[in-house]
Amino acid sequence: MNTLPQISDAEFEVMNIIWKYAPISTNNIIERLSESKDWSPKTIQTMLFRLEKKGVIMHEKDSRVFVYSPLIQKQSYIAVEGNTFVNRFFDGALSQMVVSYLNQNELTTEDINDLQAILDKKRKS
Amino acid sequence: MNTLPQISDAEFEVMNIIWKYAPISTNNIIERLSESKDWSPKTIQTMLFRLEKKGVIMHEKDSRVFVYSPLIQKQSYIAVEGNTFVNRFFDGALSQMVVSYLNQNELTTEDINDLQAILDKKRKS
DNA sequence: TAATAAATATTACAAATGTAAGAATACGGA
DNA sequence: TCCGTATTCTTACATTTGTAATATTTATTA
Repeated sequence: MNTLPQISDAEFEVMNIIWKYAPISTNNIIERLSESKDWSPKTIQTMLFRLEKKGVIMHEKDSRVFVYSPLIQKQSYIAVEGNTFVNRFFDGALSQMVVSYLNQNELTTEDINDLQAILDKKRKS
Repeated sequence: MNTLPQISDAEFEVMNIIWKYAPISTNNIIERLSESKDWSPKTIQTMLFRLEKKGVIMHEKDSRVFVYSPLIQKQSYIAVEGNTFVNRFFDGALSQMVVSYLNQNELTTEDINDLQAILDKKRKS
């Protein structure tokens, strides 16, 4: 069962920053998001409040500034969400997903080696 | 660019049925969805209307019954959506996704062989 | 300590989504 | 042909999401 709260697309972008740089202040989040997104700081703050209300992040105060950290780890999230995604879109056909991904993306040598390692391991088990 | 219309989660479940069984009548869709979902027929009909309005499905009339077919193929959809998903959740780290998937799922021998074939091919290119 | 400026907290509102109910319509059988 | 019923069409409404603006609080500095 998926007991994780729902995180919307936009919220997820915020989560990605927090996962990557936590503990991180509001302003830092805004700064980093502004590199890729055209969101008003107010908008980003709204998402921070909502994420906290949903219980996926928390804040501490550093003088008057809020410093955020995740309460759920990205790994847990993708383990559940990624899995339901695969099932939803690909009926669990992993190779189909990988093929579709590869059609639009190049694999780095590192990717290839990682995948090979996984395969080798799976073959043995 | 992603020019595909937004399809919500619930709508997607309906699409999966249509992709799988098209051309398929309203009642058939309702019937098949009822196996897995606890949605009122009215709800399902609403989603059919919305999907048609979004231009992703169409219907023909078989006497008084509507028979639906997809206007976009699942492949096109997952090629784009799957890709944004991977980027969103995994920052493009394919192997991370695969690992996370494997942690919760078993690979069939066929999966393994398929993946190996993909890898071999990618290594050459 | 009082003003300023920077942060946070509250409020807003339209669009999309989930979830249908009720109204209208049109086949098919009597 | 007319009626009943199956089907479609219209309308509804609460919640979530995207996107902020405005109000309030609080730390700093003059």
